Amino acid sequence: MLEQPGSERIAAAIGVGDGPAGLAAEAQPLALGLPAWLGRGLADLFPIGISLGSKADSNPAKNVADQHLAARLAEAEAQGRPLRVKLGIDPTGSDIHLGHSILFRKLRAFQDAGHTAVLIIGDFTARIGDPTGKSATRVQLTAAEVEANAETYLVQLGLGQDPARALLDFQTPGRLEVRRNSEWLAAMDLPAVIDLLATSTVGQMLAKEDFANRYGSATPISLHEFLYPLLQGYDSVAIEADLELGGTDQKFNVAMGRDLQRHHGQRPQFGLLLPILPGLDGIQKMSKSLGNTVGLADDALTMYSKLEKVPDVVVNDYLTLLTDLDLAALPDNPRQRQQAMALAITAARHGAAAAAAAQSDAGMLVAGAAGAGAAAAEVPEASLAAVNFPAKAFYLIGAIGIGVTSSEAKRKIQEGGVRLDGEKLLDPNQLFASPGELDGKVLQMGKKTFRRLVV
RNA sequence: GGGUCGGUGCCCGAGUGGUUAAUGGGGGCGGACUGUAAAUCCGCUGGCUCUGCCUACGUUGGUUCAAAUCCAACCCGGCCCA
Repeated sequence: MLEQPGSERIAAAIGVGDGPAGLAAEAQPLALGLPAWLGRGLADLFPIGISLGSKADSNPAKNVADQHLAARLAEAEAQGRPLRVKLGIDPTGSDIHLGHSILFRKLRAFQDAGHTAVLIIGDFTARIGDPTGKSATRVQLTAAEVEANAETYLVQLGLGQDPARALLDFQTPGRLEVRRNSEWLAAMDLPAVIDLLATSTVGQMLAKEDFANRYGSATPISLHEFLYPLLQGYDSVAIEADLELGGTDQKFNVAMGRDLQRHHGQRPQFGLLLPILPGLDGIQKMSKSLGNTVGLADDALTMYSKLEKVPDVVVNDYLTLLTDLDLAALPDNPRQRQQAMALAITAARHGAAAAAAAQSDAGMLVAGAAGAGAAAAEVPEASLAAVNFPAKAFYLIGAIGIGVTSSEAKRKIQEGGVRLDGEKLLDPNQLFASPGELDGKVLQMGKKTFRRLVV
């Protein structure tokens, strides 16, 4: 299931299908005939049928509305029956980051278009662990851990918040269904499990890239991992999904959902896949374990600072997937595009005012303009309460709880990467006699970490 | 279950009794440069209030003045056989 966590509000309503915002739809054959809000950023869509109206597609046994999403949308509208759009998340971590949010944004867009988002908390499947993208068997989580994570996720997604600022709309009646898959999976008995297993073959499983790689490289694959795609697929049966959203890495699992629905006599869902968001390094996918994420919970300054230094190659991806800006209308200057992207994404989560403040603070801090800029900027605070004075510089940095060890702090100081109110610290052993002489000053580690020290 | 090979620091991967936190690569981090980008160059990359002390090579014991390196048992994996 969805592995990346994400952030701001959606505003997805780029208008339906007309206007300049239709760029994505025009650019992608996949999105032919689909409204712009839906087509933007699509990586894959299936089934895509044959082009509308072609002879090859005239098989009367095949309902056009089962082959073309546009037709299905029209059918839904005609019948006044909103589509059930499935998105599953495995509560395996506690932070949602921007990588996840691209899927939630799309889900929100469906909500705003009047459809029903069916958010599946994979509380049961999380305990197996999605083998997708994993080179090793995932550690199984306990029920308690999973439940705690699930609660955290819902809050980050906007539970109890104003839909205008939240990622999902939790308030409008009929627009959201939150389901836990333990609801139907936990009670499954062995005959049912066997029936499920019988729908798939070892060959099919080994066709899945991740399994194939692991099998090929002699990395262990536990049998229970084969159950994952089947269980996730079964979720589609349980909720009678019309469409499932997922990252491109979910194609196998989403396709499995279609197979199982057919097996159970249901109309197979459409699969709508979005790209995997590259992380801050610009190369690997955004993932907590790779430490290249922007968390939904990040404060405005942190978020803006991270985003404005994302490598150029991914700026357009971020713009397309995380904002509703019209790329063609943005300045060509790469630096300006980068900043516009950072500002828009930060604003979506924290509001325009906070984003603007973050932008100006980031500028002041980095301007190298020592004291002046640092003093005025809004920077996250770090408490000196746990520090015993007198304190040597390296110990101090390790003791304020910013995830830096004293040894590391020592090195960074020696490398010239630590500043206090803009002034470079030169001696790791520099002694600070009392909290008083540090209170209110801004500590900088490298280019990205800023903390205002407070007593 | 039998045979066999293997488990090293974030990852990969050297190392087979003795200056050593442990070759090399990747990744990451810091610095210079720049657009707070890319590319490039340089440096760092176990922990600790640190001129020193701890903890580290699957686990636990053992041999030895001395082990990641030798022995034993155990745990976990790959492959072959069943």
